[in-house]
Amino acid sequence: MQSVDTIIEHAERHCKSHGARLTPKRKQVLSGLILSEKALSAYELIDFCKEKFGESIPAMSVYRILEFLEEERLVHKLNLANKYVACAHITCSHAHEVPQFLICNQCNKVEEINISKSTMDELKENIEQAGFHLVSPQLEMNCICHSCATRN
Amino acid sequence: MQSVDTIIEHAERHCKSHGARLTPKRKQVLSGLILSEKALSAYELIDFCKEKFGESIPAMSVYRILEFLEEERLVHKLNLANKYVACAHITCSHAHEVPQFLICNQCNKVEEINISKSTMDELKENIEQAGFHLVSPQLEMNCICHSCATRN
DNA sequence: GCTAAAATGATATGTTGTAACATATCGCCA
DNA sequence: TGGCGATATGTTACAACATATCATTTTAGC
Repeated sequence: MQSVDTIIEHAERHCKSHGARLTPKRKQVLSGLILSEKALSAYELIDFCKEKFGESIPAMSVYRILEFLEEERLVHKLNLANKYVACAHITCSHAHEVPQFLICNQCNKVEEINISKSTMDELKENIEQAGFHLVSPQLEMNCICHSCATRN
Repeated sequence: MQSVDTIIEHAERHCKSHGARLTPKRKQVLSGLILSEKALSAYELIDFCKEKFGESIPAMSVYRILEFLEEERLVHKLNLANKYVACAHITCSHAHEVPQFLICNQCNKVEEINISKSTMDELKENIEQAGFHLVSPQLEMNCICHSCATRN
């Protein structure tokens, strides 16, 4: 696990490279999400930041900041859970395949893995046959992680 | 497209076969969802039933009824959209594969198709390798349907 | 018909997210 | 360097989705 500072530094360089600004608030929100090491709802993230940094950010601001971070591909929104998670690949520079998110129902830990091209091609073929076209090529699956599964 | 009555009749037989009751309210909610031919939120379903049957069902009841219908596998909840849709296979009796839902972002039309076992096995293998275990083997994908795609 | 269980109703509230408008901050260039 | 437009953040109100809790009605079985 890399340090938060390293990740933030990468994120800042990434933003600067095309004229976007990773302001202090935005850094704080992103740091919170990285530190939490799991998926948080916007309101959980507010509480986490309040506790961790002692500063209360209004809900509206958090939503706006999350939107910015999503556009910068530093954060992903998990629509299944209505939660947000830091991108697992902020410090890599390579282009990514279709992301697949495994969300633990119990502890909200998230694993971000990649679907192989062949599997994705099969899915896409199914979809086109049904007369639909894929818009958001992101898969989210309800799972239980190993540690939660063995704990119970 | 089969008639609603036929589908409801199947649903009723299915419930009776193991002692569950498809009450008039439950029939009404299921009928509404079938008639609408698309995914509806609980509140949209309330409005639809009010308009179609002239009877207003409280939100709480609709949620309870939807929960019952889900347990009976007559209705699916689409977590991506926070909407509910009638199962496309109420009148078939065969066991079903993993359902895959294609949701049109624009008109909320839903196509329920099946993932082939081989594709699903590939996904499951990825998941187990990441130390997670699949809980809800249902895939939901954000799509756009053919008619919405050509309309614009 | 009586009773326990199941279903439904009513009310309040929790949770997620956005609209609309006000204020503050930043970056540029005259 | 100071003012102006653009960007970012704050504030308030509210919409949409969902559940908790307790009251009432309906049903099935004796």
